[in-house]
Amino acid sequence: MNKQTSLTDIARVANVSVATVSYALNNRPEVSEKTRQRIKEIANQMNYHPNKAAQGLRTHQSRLIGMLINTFNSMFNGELVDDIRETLDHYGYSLVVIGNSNADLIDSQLFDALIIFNYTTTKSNLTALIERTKIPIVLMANELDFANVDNIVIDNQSAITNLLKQYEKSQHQNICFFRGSRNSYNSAKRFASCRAYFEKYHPEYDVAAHTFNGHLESAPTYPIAKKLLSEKKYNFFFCLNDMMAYGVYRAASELHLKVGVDFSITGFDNAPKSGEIYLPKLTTADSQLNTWSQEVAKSLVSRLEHPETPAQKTILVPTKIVQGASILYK
Amino acid sequence: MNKQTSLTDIARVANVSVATVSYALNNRPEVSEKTRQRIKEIANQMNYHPNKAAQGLRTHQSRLIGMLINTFNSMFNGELVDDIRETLDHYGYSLVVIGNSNADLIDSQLFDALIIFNYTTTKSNLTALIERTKIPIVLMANELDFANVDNIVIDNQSAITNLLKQYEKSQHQNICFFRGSRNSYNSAKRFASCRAYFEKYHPEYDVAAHTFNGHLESAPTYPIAKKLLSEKKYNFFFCLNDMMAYGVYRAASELHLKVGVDFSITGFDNAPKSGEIYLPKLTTADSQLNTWSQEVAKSLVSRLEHPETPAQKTILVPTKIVQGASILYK
DNA sequence: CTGTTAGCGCTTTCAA
DNA sequence: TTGAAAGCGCTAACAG
Repeated sequence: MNKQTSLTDIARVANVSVATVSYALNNRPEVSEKTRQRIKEIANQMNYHPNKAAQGLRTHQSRLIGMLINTFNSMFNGELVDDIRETLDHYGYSLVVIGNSNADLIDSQLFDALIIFNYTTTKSNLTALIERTKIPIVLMANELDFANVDNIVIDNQSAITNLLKQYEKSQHQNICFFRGSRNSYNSAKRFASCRAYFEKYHPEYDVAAHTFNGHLESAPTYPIAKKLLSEKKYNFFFCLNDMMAYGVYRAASELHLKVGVDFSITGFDNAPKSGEIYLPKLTTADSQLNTWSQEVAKSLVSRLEHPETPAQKTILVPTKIVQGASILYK
Repeated sequence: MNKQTSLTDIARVANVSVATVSYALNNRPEVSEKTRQRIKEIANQMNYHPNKAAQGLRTHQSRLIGMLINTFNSMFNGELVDDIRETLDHYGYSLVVIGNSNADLIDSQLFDALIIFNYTTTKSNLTALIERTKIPIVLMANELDFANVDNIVIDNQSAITNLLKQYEKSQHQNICFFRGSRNSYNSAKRFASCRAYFEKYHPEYDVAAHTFNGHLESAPTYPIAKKLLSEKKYNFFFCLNDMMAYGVYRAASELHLKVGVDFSITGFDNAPKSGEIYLPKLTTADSQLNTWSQEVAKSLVSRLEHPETPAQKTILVPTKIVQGASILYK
């Protein structure tokens, strides 16, 4: 491993001072155009690349944005991450993704800002992390009230309301709900919205009594759905995410029941490739990825460049109902 | 953003020199046990965390391992990444994942070693990157011959041979192949193995003439499969990955043809959750994730800790055939 | 327009 | 057992 070329090396070769080299390469006005060109040339030839550690140490900023995720398995939506990465890139920041268990990296002052993508975690875990971290943070699946935190989250409530409008329109009466763990922000929000809706419009219907925990996955949902479907107790399956809806689809297929004919079902998320997998197409709520990623990136960048701007607290990302053929309108 | 506590801060409070603090916190023998305890106590109270940039600048190592991936969408196998992360963690290294487009980070001497997970890229791109990087590198889906590079890849050839044994056993005759782009290392390797096999055992069968490009995805495979299935020209669909097999499943379902009854099909990868999605279960080749991640992590760590050890060049990760019910044995 | 120099936070040699 | 000091590569204030 022979050493990388440093500013000093270039200065020596170019017969100028390190300051001049630094000025030249950073496109600063202090240096003449001629010198700049000459130095850039030399730097290129010597295959120079600035040392990020040194830059960071000196300037107290790395232009690195850390994204924290639960597990790499949980990265259900790479497209969203790609979008954020691209936007940040455009503003001169690099996105690096790390697992929850490497959260100590955050304490080592490696990142200028943080995106927390975890959607399953306890509030106290998160709080502890945030309290000792002073850099700008965006939470994408949580709502916490700290001076340095923006919450940019799906507008679960309006989505649920719109989904439930479909339910009303379909004139079903026997609805059941599939939710996930209480530690999932989205699942909790969505469920709360369901309860609030029924509280208001159908107070006689005890939502909790007709709710099952599918753990946000298809596998645990499947056996429950199979039992419920064969009992014919419910004819509307309201799933708080698409994966659980898939578990119901599978149960139905094995029981030779037709989705959208023998019973109705909705999902949430509009999971990528769902169009290919759900037959017939699932009616679900799509979180507008583009809007979401833009908001996240812009929020971080603006707070990085204008530290005086206060955090905007909570921003709700709109959703759109994607009409499938999974509901039977009587 | 009030400043983080530094070694100097601690030294001042503890009334010792920075050197002593550094010794104490790094568990070095130069300092008395009593002082160490006292300093650790203080560091804790002051919520001290070492500055990685400074450490890196001084020691010329970051204990950061970079993983390069195409796009975050392409992260088909988070489990593998999680496994690698965990093993590296155990050895005191942190894994950080970055997108292809941020490859410049690599030049900034941020990482001690590199894992390149891209499975679709041109060789020249990769070569350029590797040639200017002197740190240890592991390629997980490519084979390149450089002093600092280990290739730790799926044993595609033996897997294909085993899969084709199933074909022989099934006594089918009309086989067609679905492959991906030539830029995909795995697809290319697998296809070459198919050709070599037929060259040897069925030289009369023109593999190339019965091969279709499904781009490794189900969507583009689906219409081709639908056409082929309705023409009834082939009764064995040999897919070079599971996603394409899914496209065939879907086409079959729409044509009311039964997988494993009306025709046979195999995949490759044993994609996670495939058990839930493929009905009936797909016969496919499983790359042993555990072995793979262990090999990757260990290779890097050993070369990091014992730089004199030469790279092992190519290591083939064994696969195992997973028997589904997607083949009709006549 | 260019150079000198201090210093970011840390590790490590050398001296005490 | 502890401290003083140099220096990693870079930026930026200041002097010329």
